[in-house]
Amino acid sequence: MPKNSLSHEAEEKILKAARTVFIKKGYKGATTRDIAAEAGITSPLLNYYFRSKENIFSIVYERAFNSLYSNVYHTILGDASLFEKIPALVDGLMKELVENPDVPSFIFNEVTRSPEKLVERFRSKIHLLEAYRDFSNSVHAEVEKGTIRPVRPITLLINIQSLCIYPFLARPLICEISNISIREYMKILSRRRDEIIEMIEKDIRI
Amino acid sequence: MPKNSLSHEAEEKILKAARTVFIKKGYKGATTRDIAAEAGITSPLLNYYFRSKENIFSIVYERAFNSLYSNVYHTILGDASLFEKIPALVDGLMKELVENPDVPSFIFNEVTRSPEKLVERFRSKIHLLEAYRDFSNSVHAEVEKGTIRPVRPITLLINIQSLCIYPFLARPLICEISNISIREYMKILSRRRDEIIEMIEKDIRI
DNA sequence: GTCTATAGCGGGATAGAC
DNA sequence: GTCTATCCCGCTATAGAC
Repeated sequence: MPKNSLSHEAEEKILKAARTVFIKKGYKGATTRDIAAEAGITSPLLNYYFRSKENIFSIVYERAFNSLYSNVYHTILGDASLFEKIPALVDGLMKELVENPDVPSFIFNEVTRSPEKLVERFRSKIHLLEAYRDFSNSVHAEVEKGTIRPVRPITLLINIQSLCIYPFLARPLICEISNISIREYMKILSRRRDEIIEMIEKDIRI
Repeated sequence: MPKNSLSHEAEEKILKAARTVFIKKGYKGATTRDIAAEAGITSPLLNYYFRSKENIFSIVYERAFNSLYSNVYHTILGDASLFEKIPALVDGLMKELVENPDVPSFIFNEVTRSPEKLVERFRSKIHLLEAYRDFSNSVHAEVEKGTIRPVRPITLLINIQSLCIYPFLARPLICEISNISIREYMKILSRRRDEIIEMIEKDIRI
């Protein structure tokens, strides 16, 4: 892979096109010809820069994954109070999701198709485990103080993620079922941040 | 497509195998050879019975969709009280999901890949719109009675679905991040029914 | 009905000219 | 670096024997 800055530009152009196509069609559904066309080049250039479709995919996937997880979950690292961490997490997630509404669907798809790959990827992402541990500690601290009812940290985390991420995963389905335009739907979602925080806190506060 | 009962058995054997393979690999990832092998036959037989891969997929998809939607959403049809409909809906969803944990991922994937097909499918599924309308009415009734705060029915429905369905979509990811075994994770999920109902009601009750 | 053999096409990757 | 031409494999679907 060439390293000077002009090559770098070309690589990024390809990666951007690849991202678009992979997100729309998935790994199997996307062809190298699709990607080349989207980037305005011919397909041998893809191999010149990245050697294989799989290599391009790995980079695109890794970046998408980091945007949704690594860049968001650092908000629950450290020993801040649970009632600071919850709004920070919801905020980070919702901002990311409104900007990239199709990323979760992409990530979840590919994880389901080949979970093995995910396992490898996590070997180098230990800080997600740390984030989970720190979050657990913040939960236990509040339970001991008696400010919240006893609750499994994992359950709380699942609830937050559910309320934030699911509406983006289900967007095509929900819009169709309830006859809501995508525009109107996104408006509902952008108002969701505060509703989710309230709902979560109402659920756990004593 | 032959219609006598022996043929019917053969067709069902193929459809069952196809379901397994399509759910695991998706439409593009699954090959007709995979399906044939899973069914213990050779691939020309698939074409003999169903003429094409696409036809087999349509049937499998339609059934999966109905199991998760049509068979569940009838619980919110009619003019029962909202406080009967919520537990009925959560119950129906969770039972279906525990039995078929991989179905939502399959459905959402394929909807994302080709939303056009969904639109056609819905033309014949008007009762989902009726279900939504009846659910809305039950919500408005409680708001007028003053038993719940004003809430958009669609938001309420999204929250319920989020809390029920997301954990199944995210299972591979969550298990990895939090170092929980699949076994233990499913145990947490099976206890979720009551937690979800409580959380939803706490959120809306005045 | 069920098989073997194969047609026919589409996609990833490479050769080699420029 | 970027292209055209092409190799070659794997997939869906069909032909045709049994």
